[in-house]
Amino acid sequence: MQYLKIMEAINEQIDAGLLSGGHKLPAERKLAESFSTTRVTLRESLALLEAEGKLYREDRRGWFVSPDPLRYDPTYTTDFPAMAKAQGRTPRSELLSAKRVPASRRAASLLNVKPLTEVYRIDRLRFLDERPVVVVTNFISPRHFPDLFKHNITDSLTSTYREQYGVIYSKTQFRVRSTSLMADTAHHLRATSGTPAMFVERINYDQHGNLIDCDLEYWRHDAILIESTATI
Amino acid sequence: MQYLKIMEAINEQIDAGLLSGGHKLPAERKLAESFSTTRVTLRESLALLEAEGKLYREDRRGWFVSPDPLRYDPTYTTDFPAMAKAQGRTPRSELLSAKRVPASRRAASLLNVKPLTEVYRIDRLRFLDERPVVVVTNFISPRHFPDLFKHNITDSLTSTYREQYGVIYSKTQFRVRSTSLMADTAHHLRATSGTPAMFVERINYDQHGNLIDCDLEYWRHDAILIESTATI
DNA sequence: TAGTGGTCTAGACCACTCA
DNA sequence: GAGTGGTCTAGACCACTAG
Repeated sequence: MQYLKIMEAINEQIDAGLLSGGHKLPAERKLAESFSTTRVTLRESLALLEAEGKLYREDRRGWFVSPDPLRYDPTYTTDFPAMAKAQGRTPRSELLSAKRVPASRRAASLLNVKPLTEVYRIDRLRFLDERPVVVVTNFISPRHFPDLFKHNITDSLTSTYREQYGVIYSKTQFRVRSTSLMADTAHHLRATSGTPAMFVERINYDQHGNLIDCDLEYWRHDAILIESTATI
Repeated sequence: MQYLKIMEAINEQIDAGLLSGGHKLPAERKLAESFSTTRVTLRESLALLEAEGKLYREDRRGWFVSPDPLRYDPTYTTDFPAMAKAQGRTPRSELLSAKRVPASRRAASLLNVKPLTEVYRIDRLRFLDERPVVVVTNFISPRHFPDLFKHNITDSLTSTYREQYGVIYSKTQFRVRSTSLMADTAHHLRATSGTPAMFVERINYDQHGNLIDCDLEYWRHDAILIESTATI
């Protein structure tokens, strides 16, 4: 189990702080040579460190040391930009697409509307310190938000809801599942298909108990730490 | 990207219900042959399905189709046996060890005591339908639970706390992180080092606000779906 | 354009599981 | 004891990134 030894060796260097967040590792062929092994075995070690959340990979760009994860409280509705800044990180968001679509089966079930009802669909890509970390899809009931696309929908829907429509989140249902990235989602995150991911699904209600919208979030799994407190 | 095609082919069979939870796949060499490829490539596909949570592996035993995950509400303090039964599953717990130990740095920090303070440490392995799914370590402040080991500490600490000591959970802090299994933990779960895992850490308080204990849980990542509702 | 990571081949040996 | 999965070797070609 040579790959475990290699893994430990790299791990030690990370823990010792010799390699810090965002640092790029040497080329695979060079690492393989310096550990006297083949690329296949070396990649096994790297994949393990990726699974553990110590390293991440950018497609065809190489291996990097993972920065500290963002602490994320799904019960708390601070928006992404605020949350990131509060933790000393630099957030950025890109709008991938915003359109009105007939609700897919999944979206209809989450929003509790009939399939094919027209809903807003917003896709965004969010960055932490210029690293893409999450792809977010929102399905939104248009009934509560006429002309939503006339406002800022890129940075924080939470803020737009509040400032433009007087709608405030008051209840949220969430699910968290471990999975992997595929196709487009992987590509936006500069990842290859199969990269480990955290999937977070939320359904949000306003102060009157109305179902407002839902999020489907695919996070690079090393970039997020779910953290919350519950009083029973 | 042959491995994606193989992945889809297997995926379809699972979704079509041809292969259901717990079903064992044919030998790797046979699968490789039937897809006209080598074991290395075939294993790449299987690993992807593992990352996605569709398949799991038991060390040297082969590949299996993942059963539905257990829905787990970290804010709700139903004990494991009750939660499993409520979802139509058969739970079982094994005591791996129970001892008094000087608190490790991590344990001391979680329990908010001085390092090396003596605490209880209980390690357990829990099964769903005879599949090992989670290794749980509890660190417990002995102050609140004299002679704890005289009672049932295998099945449900929650019940023992309540019935023997009148202690009821009233607040819980939790963290969820995606990681991988290593060494002993992997072995107990019949997994190899590096298998994807969900790590759940909880700190629990009683009805008077006293810090009671903490859990460190390593779940097979396909066996758990975190699910909760929060009112803000 | 040079070098990199992504993918794939065709083997091999070993320790272990299971019948 | 046969067959399995776990690990490893020593290559190869390609599409892409980075300079």
